[in-house]
Amino acid sequence: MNGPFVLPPFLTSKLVDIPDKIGKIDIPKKAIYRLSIYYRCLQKLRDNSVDTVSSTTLARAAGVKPAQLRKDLAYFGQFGTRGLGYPVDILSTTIRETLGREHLQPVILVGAGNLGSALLRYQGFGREGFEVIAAFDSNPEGARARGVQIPVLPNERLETFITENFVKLAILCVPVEFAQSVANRLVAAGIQGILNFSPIVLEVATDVTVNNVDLALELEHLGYFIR
Amino acid sequence: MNGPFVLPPFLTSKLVDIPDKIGKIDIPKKAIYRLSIYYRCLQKLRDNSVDTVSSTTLARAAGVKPAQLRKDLAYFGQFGTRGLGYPVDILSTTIRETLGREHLQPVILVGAGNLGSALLRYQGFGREGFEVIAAFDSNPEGARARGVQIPVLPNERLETFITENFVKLAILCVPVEFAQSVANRLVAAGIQGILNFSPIVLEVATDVTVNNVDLALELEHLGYFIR
DNA sequence: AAGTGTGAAAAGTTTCACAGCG
DNA sequence: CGCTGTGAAACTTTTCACACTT
Repeated sequence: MNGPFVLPPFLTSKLVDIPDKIGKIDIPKKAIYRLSIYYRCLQKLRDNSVDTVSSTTLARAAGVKPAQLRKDLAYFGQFGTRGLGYPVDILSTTIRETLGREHLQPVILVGAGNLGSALLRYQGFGREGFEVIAAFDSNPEGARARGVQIPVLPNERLETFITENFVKLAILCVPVEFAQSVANRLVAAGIQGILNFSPIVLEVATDVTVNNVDLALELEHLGYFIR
Repeated sequence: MNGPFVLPPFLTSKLVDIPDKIGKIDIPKKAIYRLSIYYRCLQKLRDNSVDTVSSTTLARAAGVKPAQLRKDLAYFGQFGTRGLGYPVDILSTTIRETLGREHLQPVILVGAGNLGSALLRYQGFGREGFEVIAAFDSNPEGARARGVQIPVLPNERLETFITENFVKLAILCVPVEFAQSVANRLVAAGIQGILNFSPIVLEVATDVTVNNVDLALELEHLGYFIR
């Protein structure tokens, strides 16, 4: 039996309007999260040269129920063949496009301290198709000393770099007391999505998406369930 | 290595039964997440010698609506004074107890590679009252070389250590291909909560809680919202 | 026969609105 | 008066069940 797959809480609206052929449909935000999980499972299937998969099998791999998987996919179109299942390759490509991942997405990381520089060494982002193209720190030398390979620039260069490189995504790892002011600068410079590791609720314009990863909070949450 | 995907039905309910004076009440899981956020805000208020706070003020700090805050707190008892607000100190203590954090909670970390050893250096956990008392790695020397200060033990000692030290929480940072088998060992040894950093849906007994922190997935999710 | 797509029902969560208390 | 506590309403998400297609 598998335990709960706990998704982070959403502090904003729960539905997402996506432009459709005709009008707009409402898609649960959680469905978009699950899309990423499905994508990963599909890639694994493709690696194993499976070319068709049923909702039951894929759902089991992703840790959801078959009906939910079918409903999630149906939000984005009709991909399955009745009696047969879903074509792994087509579905995989479609999800990739839906998630806006056709092209390698440039990302910057701000705050290359302990956690920040570890994230840079962590291979996970690159493996999933993101390229962290630069890091920013008030003390670039210190970050380089922590073994960061990519360019580490001083904070002053933040705005020009974002503009010149059309960066839309940022990973924010600065100490909590600077998080809001740095976030303001990022947004002003054109950043549209922030992966925030600071334990603070960031206030940003509504067209900016903030995803919080609060490590202590996750651990704390577990504390409730152990007895 | 890539066996068939086997995952039992996703039976996890979205509600949590907590033992009450008389019977049991159902509490939204998300409310428990928010409890941690409230707790943090309360600590900040306490640091600033505020002794009473209204739902409006606290809710704003936590990024939720006042009514939701009141409802969340009401799940656990009546703490407020009508016309006045909530007593910061009492509320803070109560939440702390509710989250099972009266005592310092021992935690182990398994897999002291890049990400794992960074998490160990990261001060966030300790600051929030968790103590990572030991790390485990197939190559303890390597982890020590990465500057890990706490004891790094070989994987063989996992079971005995967990039993002898009554450890209930584990942070799992091993490479994805080992995640499930290590999780099995953790659970068999008595671990009840796993903070899982591997991009995999872990299968565990229903009485074990798994909290997933999937960094690439969070970034991918952001990708959907930028245009 | 096998398996998708989907309306409808059920379950879960948030918000409202106001009674009631200090 | 101000603010909590809460039933009821509104809303969101999940699950069911089955028509329908290959």
